[in-house]
Amino acid sequence: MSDTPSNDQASDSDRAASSAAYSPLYQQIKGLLLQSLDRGEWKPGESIPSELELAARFQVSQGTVRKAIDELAAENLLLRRQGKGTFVATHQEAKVRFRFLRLTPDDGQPKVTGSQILDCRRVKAPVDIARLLDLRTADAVINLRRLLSFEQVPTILDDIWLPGSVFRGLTVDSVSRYRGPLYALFESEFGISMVRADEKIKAVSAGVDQAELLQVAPSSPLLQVERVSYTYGDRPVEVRRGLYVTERFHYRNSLN
Amino acid sequence: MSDTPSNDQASDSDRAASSAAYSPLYQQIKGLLLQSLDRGEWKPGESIPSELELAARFQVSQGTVRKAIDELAAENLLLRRQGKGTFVATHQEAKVRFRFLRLTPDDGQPKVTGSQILDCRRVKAPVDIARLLDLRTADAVINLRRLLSFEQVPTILDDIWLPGSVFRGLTVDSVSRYRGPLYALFESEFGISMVRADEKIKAVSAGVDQAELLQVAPSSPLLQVERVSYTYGDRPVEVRRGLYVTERFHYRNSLN
DNA sequence: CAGTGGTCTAGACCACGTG
DNA sequence: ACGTGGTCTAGACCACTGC
Repeated sequence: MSDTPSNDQASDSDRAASSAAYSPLYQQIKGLLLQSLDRGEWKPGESIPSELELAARFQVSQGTVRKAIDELAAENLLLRRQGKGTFVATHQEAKVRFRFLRLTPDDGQPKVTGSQILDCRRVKAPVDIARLLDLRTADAVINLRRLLSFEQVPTILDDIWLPGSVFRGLTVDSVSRYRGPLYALFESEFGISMVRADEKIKAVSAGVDQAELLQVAPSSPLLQVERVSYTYGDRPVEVRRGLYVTERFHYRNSLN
Repeated sequence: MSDTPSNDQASDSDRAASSAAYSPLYQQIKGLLLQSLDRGEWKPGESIPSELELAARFQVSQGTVRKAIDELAAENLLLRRQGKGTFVATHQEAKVRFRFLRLTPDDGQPKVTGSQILDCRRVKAPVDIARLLDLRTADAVINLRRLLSFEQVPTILDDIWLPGSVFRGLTVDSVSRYRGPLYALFESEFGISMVRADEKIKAVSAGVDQAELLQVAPSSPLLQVERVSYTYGDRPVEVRRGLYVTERFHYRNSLN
């Protein structure tokens, strides 16, 4: 166990290396916790050790561990529950799901969706996808296409690209059988936790094929959402291009 | 000065009122700070008293004040600067501006924009606007229409609604003369700080008038962004309907 | 150098959940 | 009754800024 951080801030003398790359203790602890999460020491949905246990393990005070956990909780990687413990975030929870699914009905609550897998094949990475996923063009990627419906109404057409090396064994069948959010499947089947995503949004006109699948008139205005999703070390692991029908739905966002 | 919070947690006996509406000390302090911000005791850009001063004023420890400020800083109402102090957030800063202006060029940095005021009139509030702004239909609102350009290219057509009672004296002239973000003007001229906003985004087709103003073909796909902005007490003070040309621009967003 | 926010600790007590 | 996270305090020291 190489767990003890290096600081010696308790000892009074020798405060030689004060400049250079100073990093507070709790940041180092945060880094160690992140490593544990990344390596799967604690799985999504499970609880991590108590603050006192971690403090003992890392040889720091409870307050320092607390501050490290505070930051991870603020980033939604961990979830604190008073009286119960601290838990690894999971896409099984509805809350998390709607952090990543921003399309909502103009009136009422988002209803459960039906998902139809259109296609799932293994191909050589196109240049743009390779660049976004930090791969070489020769590398294999999985291309998944699906149609999401809200109350039987086709609404989202997704074109999803995943690194082939990580998602080995993903097939039309395995995806089709799965009920629930894709990211929950990625978690349980491939050990990949989606933690953060960047989106770029445009308005575009529906092409004929797209219009047919989404059951709208050709050239209808659609929301085009290009997403790059990241897992623990800010490593990109998914590119997703979505077309949203926004006649009775909208993309919600909050500016803080 | 009615500043001292009510808790008595230091005293050992009488812990009678433990249930009901328990609120931690630092939350009460946060509330008091919010009141001071709202009433303009410290203006945008100014520094607030030091943590030790506030601790003395509120009769609590520095740590408790610190936690209250931490939350306000996390919500971007305050800005901490080590060695200098804690400052009230202001829309004068570029950072803040781009928190509220999410349209960016597909390549390169967002360039400074030119703003052309099309119209500014005082009218009775339409029902939908009145509802969103928490007004009665009889109340006066100011309707401001403007066209934003990026490097001479018209890109955003804004239709803005403001409560007339608050923005008394806003005219085409006063707005036209102003250089810089609208929200900075609201701050300095009307004492209104925009703190948070909710947006609903759709894809729509350009109408003929809109197409002409934005110099795109009629029926071109446009991003429609409806925003409700809030000031300190979560009080809505602006409704804004924007049409964005997204041929060479996109709306960026981060999911956490 | 003094003043500000930032880190770290240690200890007490509170609120919540479970047995 | 116990263990969890949550609050509050007091005090020491560090890093940054500006006079």
